Amino acid sequence: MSQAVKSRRADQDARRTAILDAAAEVFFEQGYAAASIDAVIERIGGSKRNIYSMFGSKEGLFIALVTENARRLFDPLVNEGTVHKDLRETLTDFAIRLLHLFMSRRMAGVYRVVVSEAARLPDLAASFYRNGPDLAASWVADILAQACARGEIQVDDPKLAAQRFMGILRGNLYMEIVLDLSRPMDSAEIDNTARSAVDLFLNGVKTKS
Amino acid sequence: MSQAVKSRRADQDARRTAILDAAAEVFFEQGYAAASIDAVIERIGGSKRNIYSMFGSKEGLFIALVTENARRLFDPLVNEGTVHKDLRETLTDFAIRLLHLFMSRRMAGVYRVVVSEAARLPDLAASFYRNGPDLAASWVADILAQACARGEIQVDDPKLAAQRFMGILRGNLYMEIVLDLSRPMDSAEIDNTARSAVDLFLNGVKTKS
DNA sequence: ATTGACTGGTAATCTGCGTTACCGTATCAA
DNA sequence: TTGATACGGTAACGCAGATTACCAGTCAAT
Repeated sequence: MSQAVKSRRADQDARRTAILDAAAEVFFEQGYAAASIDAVIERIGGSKRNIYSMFGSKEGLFIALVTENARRLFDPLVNEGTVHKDLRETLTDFAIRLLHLFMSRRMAGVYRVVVSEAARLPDLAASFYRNGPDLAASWVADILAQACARGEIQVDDPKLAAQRFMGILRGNLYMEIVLDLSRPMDSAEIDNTARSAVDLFLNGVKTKS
Repeated sequence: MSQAVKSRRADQDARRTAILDAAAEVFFEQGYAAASIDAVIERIGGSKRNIYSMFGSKEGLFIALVTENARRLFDPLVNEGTVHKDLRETLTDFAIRLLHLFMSRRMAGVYRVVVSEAARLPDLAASFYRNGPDLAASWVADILAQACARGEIQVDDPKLAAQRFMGILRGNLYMEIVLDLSRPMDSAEIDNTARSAVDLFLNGVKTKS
């Protein structure tokens, strides 16, 4: 019996992730309002009934979609952030991973829909920001505060400095990606960009000597 | 007769700007898809017929709306950019004006709808970017290239440096504004932010001495 | 003053889509 | 095996909103 129950639950989970995958394609491609439940169902077969019993409504599906994708995208960034002995190395490492994240199609998709629905779903926007970019900035701010305490750099406000570091990394390129005007960088370009961005930042905050 | 024609044209123009103003409220508030022509008309009275004869379609109205707003927003930024003798002063000046722009409700509104419709209207997204952020970056890049030629700073790629300068200015704050999570900065905060951002950037690119 | 063209308003049309009602079928306990 | 329960599918419902047809008032020129 537990066998049967288990396999049924497994089916449910598989179905759920299939729906979310299909929904990602549709919603991230076309935006919330233009996306239709029918379009989601077309990609995986089955019935709309299914979506409504699992997610309650179009909005419910959307919120689940954004929440899970945001978590999956940002979790590794912060949790797998390794702190090296050398500040430059730590920041470069982070920069590379942040740029990879920003260059991913999935990230651009999530960002686009969160932006466009922010007015209607403020809680979703807030949770995206706090569990994503803001969390990452806090992680960097910690690193910077420690380096500051060691006298390696001089920053008045570590959080602000961290946000500016992330700003250097994004530059205008992230806007180009979000607007779909530019091909994402490949790994080699990301490495170079990360390195020179860290150079600029560390020069900027270095203690005078 | 030319008198009469003129006043009729003036009426047309007044009507047109009234429509665009009302459309700005509706579209920037609710997004393209959720916005309705009816909602636009409700704010100024009159008839939908009006909008269709002037703009052809909902999409035509939207494109006119975005184009005109983008132009109005970015034109002063670049055209009134004054180049002082001192690089720091020039950049600080620019920074203050860019931050004021980014803090404006109107700018956030335009950016939100451009992002959310970028996939469906790629030309609109491209023209927004090229006549806006990219143009501004080019202006800064020029300034930087000149300073570099004078030996005041050391940058390999002035355009990239300019984009990074703009990135420092935005930090994460612009995302907070776009997601409606944060109150825009007031003038005093903008001044301070601009100054410390310019400090960071100029330290970062200063020629070693 | 009259005619003719045009601007603007009301109200219908038509489509697309979120949501739900209803029905067949498969699963599981007894 | 059988009855009950719940799941999935089909097809309809209802609504919202873009677009348009048609009508009335208005202004200019003769």
